[in-house]
Amino acid sequence: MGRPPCCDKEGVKKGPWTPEEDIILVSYIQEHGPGNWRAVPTKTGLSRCSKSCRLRWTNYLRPGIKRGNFTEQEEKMIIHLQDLLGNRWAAIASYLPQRTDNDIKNYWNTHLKKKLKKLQTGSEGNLGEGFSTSQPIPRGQWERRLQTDIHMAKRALSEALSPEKPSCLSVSNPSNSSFFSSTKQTQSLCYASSAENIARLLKGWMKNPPKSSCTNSVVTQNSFNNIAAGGTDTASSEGSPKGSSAELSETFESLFGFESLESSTSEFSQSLSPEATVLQDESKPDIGAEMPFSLLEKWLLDDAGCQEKVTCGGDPPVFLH
DNA sequence: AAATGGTACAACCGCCTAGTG
DNA sequence: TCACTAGGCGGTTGTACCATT
Repeated sequence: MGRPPCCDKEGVKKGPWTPEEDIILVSYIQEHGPGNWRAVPTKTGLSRCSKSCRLRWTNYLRPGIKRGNFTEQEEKMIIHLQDLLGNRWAAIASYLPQRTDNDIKNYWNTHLKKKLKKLQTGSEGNLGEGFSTSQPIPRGQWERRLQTDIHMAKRALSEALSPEKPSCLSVSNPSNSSFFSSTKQTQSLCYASSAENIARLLKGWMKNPPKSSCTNSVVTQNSFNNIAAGGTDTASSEGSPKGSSAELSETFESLFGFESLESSTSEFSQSLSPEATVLQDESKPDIGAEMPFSLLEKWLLDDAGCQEKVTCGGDPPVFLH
């Protein structure tokens, strides 16, 4: 017999991920590491398909991911690799460790394809120095370069894995397979990096909060409760805790000591609840550098402990107990 | 200012392969 | 060996945003 089904299609949430969901996912992976995606939705209480969780992690939450603004060098690299490998985006992405296959694919489809088409029809020939489409670099040459790349990557990996040089290679090279098998300290750094990804997302979130954010945060509140209690309850869609997105963002910012978040986020600090303010004071010292998610866990547990106090702008809070 | 069309990107869908019982 | 699933991958879609009319 095979394994049980991945996830029942009913009750699975679709669409954009909320920062709260991201936090839940990252905190879970911080504890258990990536993999066993099938267990993630049940263990976290996320109403997401395991595939969706994996995709979210690999494409957006994983540490070391660079987003937007492809450099000219990256562009050239993608074009040449696409010429060499075809639409094997995962393979291409392996040469651009900071980029995801999805990102590269999107960039190709939206930018580069048109660019190349334009150049081909316009018979201009060049996109810039060393960047020709009408006269692509000979395959042999590229294969040699690829082999050199592989050799360098291997060397970097062996250096990084040697005990004399304990370093969080994974931050600069998330594709490293030893990513989650390193020390706890290393993990902390990695997840701090992951938290930066979330910080960026939160920033965008606060600029453009979706209309459904209240509902989403409700799910999260319950999910947090589940995590704090170590339970496996499924998330409920009832209840409506107030403004948790903003408060959550602020709390998260304070937890990790994000400096990347700009002043736009500071306005939320004034609306912090007493609990959150206390938390902020507690967590300010040496946060971000070490064990940021331990603090998160503490916060989650505290949150579970004081949840009875939570009110929701007139609506009675609903808790899963 | 409103309508329309184009663009960019996040997420989903479906297929394939390797692994498991 | 077979049946079945998880995970990975590439293609496609949905939608928010932006520019133009």
